[in-house]
Amino acid sequence: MTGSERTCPIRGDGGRALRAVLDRIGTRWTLLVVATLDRGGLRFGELERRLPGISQRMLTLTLRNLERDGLVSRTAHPEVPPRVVYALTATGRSLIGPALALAGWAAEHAPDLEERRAAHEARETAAHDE
Amino acid sequence: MTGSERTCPIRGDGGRALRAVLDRIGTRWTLLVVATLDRGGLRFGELERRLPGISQRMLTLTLRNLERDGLVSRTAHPEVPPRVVYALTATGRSLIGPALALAGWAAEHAPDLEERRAAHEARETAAHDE
DNA sequence: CTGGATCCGCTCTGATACTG
DNA sequence: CAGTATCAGAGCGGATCCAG
Repeated sequence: MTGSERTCPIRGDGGRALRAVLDRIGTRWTLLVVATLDRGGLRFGELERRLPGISQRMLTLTLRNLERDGLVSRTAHPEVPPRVVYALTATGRSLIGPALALAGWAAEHAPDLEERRAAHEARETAAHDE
Repeated sequence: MTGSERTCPIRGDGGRALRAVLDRIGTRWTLLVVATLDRGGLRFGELERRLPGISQRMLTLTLRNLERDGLVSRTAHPEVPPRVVYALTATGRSLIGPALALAGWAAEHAPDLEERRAAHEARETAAHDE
């Protein structure tokens, strides 16, 4: 739109913008949380149940980071017992597209990667044993 | 292709495939290296010069991982001094598409994220000072 | 020129226990 | 129910020196 799109978005600014994003979505749970919230807002406990293996600590930290970056909104209802609902913001939803592209690639090539990696390690082990 | 794409690729298998990929491209230099190799094979020194700030160690490790996963090919010419050329494989090139999608999102929203984060931190600091 | 080896610090992550 | 606090472990990433 600005007419200056000829630089690669990946290397554009030396990768700083991309780095900033990867530092967030690169963490173990971020994308899973975002994907889980895709269908609508959820409570803390709901999220915890839908993310097998996550600890309260990591769920809290992940949500805090997402909230800080404006990808997730937090709504606390002043009741007892407390009820807090997390939901994606417009920005948060906009991340799902690119994330899906990456996830698609992952689903398609993950078996390949593991295969190659296994083969590679086997080769190295053999070379070592010999 | 297979007709069984109704599960979300992100949460599909609990995120294992996606995790496997993020564990690789989530590292600081992987995507930068891939992007730098996009226009053709390069020598080790070339890559080092085109990736300001990377250390020899991390360049070596990154290339080794990419090679192990079959995303990058390594061609050593038995000369003196040594000459080693790294290039993207077909699989490696196929990663550029999704990566570009993510980078595009990053370029578009990174300023937003930093802004929000700054605002958030300012708010917290103020609350602390008071 | 291309890398291997080592030391070191930082952050991510998880388990556990405690609070409003 | 929804977090916070603390402790400990593991891995990434960087700087530096050395070798083929």
